[in-house]
Amino acid sequence: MPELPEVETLCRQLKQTIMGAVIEELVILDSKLGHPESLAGSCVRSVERQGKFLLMRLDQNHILHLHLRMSGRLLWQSHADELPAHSRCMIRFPHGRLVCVDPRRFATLVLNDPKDRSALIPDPLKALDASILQNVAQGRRAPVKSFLLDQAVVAGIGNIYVCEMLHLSAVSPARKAGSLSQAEWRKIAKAGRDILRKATDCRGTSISDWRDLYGEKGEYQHHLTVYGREGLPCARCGGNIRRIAIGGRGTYDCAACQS
DNA sequence: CCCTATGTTCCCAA
DNA sequence: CTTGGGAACATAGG
Repeated sequence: MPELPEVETLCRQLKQTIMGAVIEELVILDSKLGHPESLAGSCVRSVERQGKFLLMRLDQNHILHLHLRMSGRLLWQSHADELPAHSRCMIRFPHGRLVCVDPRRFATLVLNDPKDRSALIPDPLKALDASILQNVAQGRRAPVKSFLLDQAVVAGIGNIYVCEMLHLSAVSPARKAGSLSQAEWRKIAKAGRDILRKATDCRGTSISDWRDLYGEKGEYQHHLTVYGREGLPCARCGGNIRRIAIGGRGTYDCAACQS
């Protein structure tokens, strides 16, 4: 269930592994994933991330847009090992193959996806500006947590990191987005930049099933301060971390020091 | 059987 | 037209 740091990790590893390589064959194993065609013989010119989308730029200005959604994973196999259960597509290269594994079947693979607007949205690893957030939040009554999860506002933040960001900036996830002060938006923007950069350096958060391109766990789960830590003491104030529901999603905060 | 899951999209009401 | 809330999508695991 990858968020920005996990997708960025895959992006960096894909650059090392398939940039400049020619696709020999694309095999769709589950047509629900998508149905891109005529990619054989095409060279991977570059790999980029925008929000939670992975973009593989091919010859003739074609771009493959991959979104892993809830349970999608990418795996590199340099030998002809068995395909794992729930493999949804396989892209074969001369030196190995790229497999998309996705038990819940929400992932999407689209050629030249016109619905991917993410390139127009601020990406926190490139720039997360407090004044932009504050302006867009003007008049919004949704909880700030839901606001930050809105991919039309900021691209790439998901449920783990939004909880961590709001805890580090000491803002309650239930606050109305339009009610935050300039100082609070500054703290959130800085927390977002710092946490997402560090989580990327850690190659993501392996709470349950996240693995990188080579099947390795990330390390950021050792740095989480609230997510999944219900009942444990807050490292900042000693308060009790709780789990509540906001927007129907599990939300972790410290009621004592997040206001 | 129940509930939960790191994401998005659709529908409906305000 | 915009906003926000909830259900839906499909599947596995506790």
